[in-house]
Amino acid sequence: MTARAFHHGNLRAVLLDRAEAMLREVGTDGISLRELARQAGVSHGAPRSHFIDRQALLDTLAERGFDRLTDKLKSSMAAGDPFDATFHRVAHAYVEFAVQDAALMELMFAAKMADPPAHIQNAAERMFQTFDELIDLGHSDGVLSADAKYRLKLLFAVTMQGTATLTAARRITAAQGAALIDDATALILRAATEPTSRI
Amino acid sequence: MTARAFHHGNLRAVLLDRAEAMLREVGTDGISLRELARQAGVSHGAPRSHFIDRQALLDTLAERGFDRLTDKLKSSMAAGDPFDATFHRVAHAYVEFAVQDAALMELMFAAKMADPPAHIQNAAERMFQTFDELIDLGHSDGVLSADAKYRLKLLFAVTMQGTATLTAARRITAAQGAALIDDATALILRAATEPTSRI
DNA sequence: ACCTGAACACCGTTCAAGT
DNA sequence: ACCTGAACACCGTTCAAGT
Repeated sequence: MTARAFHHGNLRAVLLDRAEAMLREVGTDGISLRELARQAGVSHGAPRSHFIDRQALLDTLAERGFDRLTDKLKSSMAAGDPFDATFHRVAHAYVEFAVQDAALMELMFAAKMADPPAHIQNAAERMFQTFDELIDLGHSDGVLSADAKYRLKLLFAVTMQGTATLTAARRITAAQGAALIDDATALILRAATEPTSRI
Repeated sequence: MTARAFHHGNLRAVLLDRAEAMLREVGTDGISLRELARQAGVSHGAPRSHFIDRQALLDTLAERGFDRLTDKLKSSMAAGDPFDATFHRVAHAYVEFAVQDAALMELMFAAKMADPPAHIQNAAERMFQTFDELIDLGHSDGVLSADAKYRLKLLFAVTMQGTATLTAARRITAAQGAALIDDATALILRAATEPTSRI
């Protein structure tokens, strides 16, 4: 199989894999379509056959990021541990992902000028649905209203997202972030499970 | 005063103001030194006299962002309202800033590859110190330990940061973000003020 | 001290042409 | 259907030269 044949039909996948690596190594600004083409051994115009422009490639990276995070969160929920243990583990998994792939996380939660493409929105939606599944693990008995579950989910989401951002921006260390997640999850769980729930 | 004389001595300020506007209009990627020079009526090499490179200008924008946010938060704390009202108001002010200047906020909390410059770190530190002042408004009587205050501050910080990110990324609406801030601040305040504090 | 303008290397994007 | 390669416009950065 020659190098030419290797890229017959899977250049798209090669470009995405190399782009993910490049994202980790030099950040979003360092991603160049021409450099990507060079590394894949094709001409600089070749990527155009798979991505209409640079932003389309970045959008696809974001979509894949959401899918990978979804998988990671679902794995963290698989075990049959007590609810609060699962709750903690999912939160730590989320922050771990966000810190390890900080540049990717920025793409996933970028404040775009225009509306985000539907395929990213859908991937993000699937990720957020894992939070619903998580909450149902501990509250599927009808104690919490749908509204309460939704608010609980948002509290959970913003805590992890904020911790991830402050850790990636080096405002706090990973250890402080982990301790913070423990504090926050304990607080949220207490609010959700105590007799006179305020949530 | 001719256009030539106008830029004598304040090109730096003009560039920064135009860059801030450009940031809001077209985002970070849309900021071009050459376009900035064009708008300021100087040659494309002129910005070099004030910013060593493009990143240095973006760093300065981030620093100014922290300073402006610090001012806004301090203004929100000025009034002599009950503590919980002040707490809420500061939180809403933070998220309001973050949503209005979402692109700037990304610059301020960017996950850089290298270590952030000291002048940004210092500006960020001053901003976070307003949280200490805020907490001392309600807990300067020695009830909370220094460690508890620190953890309270982090809980507060990540809640706002996460809400800001999810709102800017259009995962939730501004109204949902505001309701979320109310939920979270109530939860945090309760944890900080109840007799058997868990914080 | 600050600004000009040519020069250089590198981009993203387009598109007719090849296979 | 996918890739090539020339062409175009636009960058960031450098630097000798001006004032």
